[in-house]
Amino acid sequence: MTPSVLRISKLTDYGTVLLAHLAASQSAVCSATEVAAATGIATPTVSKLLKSLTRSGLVNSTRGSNGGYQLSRNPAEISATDIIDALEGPVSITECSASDSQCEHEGVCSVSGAWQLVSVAIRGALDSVSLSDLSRTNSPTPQLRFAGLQITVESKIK
Amino acid sequence: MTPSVLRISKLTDYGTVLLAHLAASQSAVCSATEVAAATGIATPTVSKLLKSLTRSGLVNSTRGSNGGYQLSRNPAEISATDIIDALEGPVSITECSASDSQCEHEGVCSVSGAWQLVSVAIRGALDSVSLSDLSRTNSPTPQLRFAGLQITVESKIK
DNA sequence: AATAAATAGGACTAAAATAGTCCCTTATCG
DNA sequence: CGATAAGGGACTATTTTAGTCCTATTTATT
Repeated sequence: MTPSVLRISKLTDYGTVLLAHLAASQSAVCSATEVAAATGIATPTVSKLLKSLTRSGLVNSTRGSNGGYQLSRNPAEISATDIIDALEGPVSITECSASDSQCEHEGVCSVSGAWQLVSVAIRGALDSVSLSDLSRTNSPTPQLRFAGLQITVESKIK
Repeated sequence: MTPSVLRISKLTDYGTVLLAHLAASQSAVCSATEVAAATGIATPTVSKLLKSLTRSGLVNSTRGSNGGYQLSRNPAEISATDIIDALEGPVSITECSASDSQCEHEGVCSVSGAWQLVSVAIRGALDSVSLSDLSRTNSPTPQLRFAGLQITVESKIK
């Protein structure tokens, strides 16, 4: 009964929380320790994540005392895909569909194609959600949290 | 650079290959060893997977000699979601969004809502692909493999 | 009835991915 | 110069995943 398929790693989930915090702090510089305190995530972990978010360009850092982190662009311009790509590498659904992989069952496997198709669809869904959408949904009632949002998935298979 | 987010486990991927094989065998009964030989996946693994596919009702089994496995319904009526649910449990994107979980950061987390939203969108995409779609896409040219299929993901965020 | 061919169930091991911590270096402000 | 912060990476521990194997049960065939 663990979550599956669409599962993002815990770290990516944390990462999103961190980014949401940075988004909420407007463009103020936040140190790793501050973010850790605000989010309740352990400092070394926060530090690790912010470093890697910096490397992937979602966050800018300033070193030295009074240094810290800020978002590199507007929350509306950071998509879920950006975040996931930053923390987990490119989105795909099976080993086979990763560009460099060599599937042992190639001759036999009759399946990978449509997974990629699904992958494309999912990527579309992820592209359409931005960090500001992700942070905006913090309402007390979980079920109605998505009120302002509406996603239609329309699929036509000829 | 490992696949992410949408990643299904190797076993689920194998499972799909097995199901595709059963689909190709029409309604003939296939033994685990036969399926293993046909797909190139190790026999114990095939056996394990078919057992669990049986438990979840996607496959019917007959015991005793000349026994084996068959699909329980038409390939067109088995969706990607069915397969994933069967082999990995219910689809969701974060721990938080699993029904029974207790997120330690509940008070602080401002994020889980939209992940669930994405989750719904993805589930929609998965629902729209059937086992027959998954098996049909076995064409030699990877890029045009999806020719017969067209998925539109349409998302409107107000 | 005996035998052989299958699945059922589950215990167990091994390997790999993930999470998390820590240490040392570098930069910058006061 | 000292304090504060990020940068980089090594390292450990934990958890998940993959894979194997053993024993019991069921059924067809002779």
